[in-house]
Amino acid sequence: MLQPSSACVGCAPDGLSPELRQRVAACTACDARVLSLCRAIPDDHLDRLAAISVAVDVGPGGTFIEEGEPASSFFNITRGTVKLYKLLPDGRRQITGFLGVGDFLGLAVSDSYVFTAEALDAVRVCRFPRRRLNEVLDDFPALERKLLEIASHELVAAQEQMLLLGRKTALERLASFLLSRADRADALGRRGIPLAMTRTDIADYLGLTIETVSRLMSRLRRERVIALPEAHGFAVLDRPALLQYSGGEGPVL
Amino acid sequence: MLQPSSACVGCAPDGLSPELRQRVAACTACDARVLSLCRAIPDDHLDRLAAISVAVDVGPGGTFIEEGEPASSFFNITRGTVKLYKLLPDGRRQITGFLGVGDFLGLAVSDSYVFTAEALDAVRVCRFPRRRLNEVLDDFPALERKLLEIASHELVAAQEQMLLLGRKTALERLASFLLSRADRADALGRRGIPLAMTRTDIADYLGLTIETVSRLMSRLRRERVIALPEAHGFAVLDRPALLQYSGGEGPVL
DNA sequence: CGTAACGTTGAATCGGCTCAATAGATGTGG
DNA sequence: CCACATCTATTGAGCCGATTCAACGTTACG
Repeated sequence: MLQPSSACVGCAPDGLSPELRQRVAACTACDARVLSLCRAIPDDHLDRLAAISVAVDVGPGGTFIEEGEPASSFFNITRGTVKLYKLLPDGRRQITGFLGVGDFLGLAVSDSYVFTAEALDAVRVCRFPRRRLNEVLDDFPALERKLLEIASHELVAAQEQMLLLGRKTALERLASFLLSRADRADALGRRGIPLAMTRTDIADYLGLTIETVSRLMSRLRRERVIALPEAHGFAVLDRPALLQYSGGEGPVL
Repeated sequence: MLQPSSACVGCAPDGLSPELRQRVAACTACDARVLSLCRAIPDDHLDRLAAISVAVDVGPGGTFIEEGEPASSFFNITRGTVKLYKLLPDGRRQITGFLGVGDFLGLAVSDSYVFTAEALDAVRVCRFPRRRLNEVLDDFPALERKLLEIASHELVAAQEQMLLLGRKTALERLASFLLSRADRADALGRRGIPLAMTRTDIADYLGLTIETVSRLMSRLRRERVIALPEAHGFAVLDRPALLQYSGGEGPVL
């Protein structure tokens, strides 16, 4: 937790404190700016967000949201990768998503978080107090629309994942997962595709065991569909085959 | 499809056409009013919504949203029950949710729907053209906030369902499902709990086969955990047992 | 009624899991 | 730099929960 807020919140834009001025600069230069909800706020009002946000660093394995805890903050990821998961009392785990730079977290309805958020690697997040962000939302409807857009996107992804978990075979699940990671990496202009998560994480995301994931990875490598040059990462050798295995793009209409 | 819109959209509230006046009255009296997003709009501006909405009746088995079709409208359910599902090319189906009176549909990000919506029984929906509703949203931020709230709720439910589909056993899935239906019915003040959906629907919702659902229903009846007085419907005899079987309420914190 | 759709029950099969052993990767201190 | 411990990943053998296949009841409805 860095820099607990001590800025003059009610200040006019031209009367910014030095600290706040610095934070606005940080926001302006932020890697996640163009990707995330901050994009929805005009540059000259960025101080409103800067004034209520705090940058927080989280090390690998660190949790910054815990299921059941009071939901006091929203988060925006500006560095690293995060996994979200839910647990059953006996320890069974379901990872509901992996989030990266620009992604937003904390849209809980109740006053408690319904999932845990854990850093996969070195993560930095922007933390917004729930109440304060709501105030900003009142003044910038565009921000609210952006949030709605984000929530809708997540809903679509969640429905796709339900189809995967409920109806796809193990091979189809893994192929779908690898494809989605590959597409994501392509969008970022990569060739070799990094996997920040472990086999256990992949298994808990796909509703499988690590053994099954490992076996199928080996099978796809044996069949020259993918290559596994490094421990954490892969490359797609035969995209059509992967697409075939993935169970396709939904119904042909 | 009833009454294609021919109302004077720009009219002042006091200059309503007879037809629009009638629609506003229908909105005011609507069963879903208190439950749904319309609640977020003040009574004296209800004409804005009434002017752009059209009531549509859908018979059992009728689909009013189809996966892949252009997403031109939002819907609000005012009568009956609806199932949402996604299909794989070979016909495997995953039902992603059941919606009832007051529920809202059509929050698609892309310009195509990503699921199909089918009526389980006699359904009536309020249809809002996407573009027109967005205009109303601009004038009533409270509506937008309501939509965000709805989307957040659905996201929470989707995550819970991912845990169910990815990590729960067949018995746990069925018990969880029956409990959630029971809770929903209790909230509406019922004793015997109706199931508008068939065994096939339940199976496709829980990621199981109809045979497994049927066997487990029989087992729970044999164990006096539930009763099955009618074909479509059940009663909870031993709620603690059902809760036990359901895999519990998440981690004990 | 008759018939078609829905639901139940049984027997056999199989995909993915459990259990177990080994190999590789990563990190630490001598 | 190597020895060692630990964590992660791979591979095999056997098992089990849920599915598949099949037969039979039951319900809804023209």
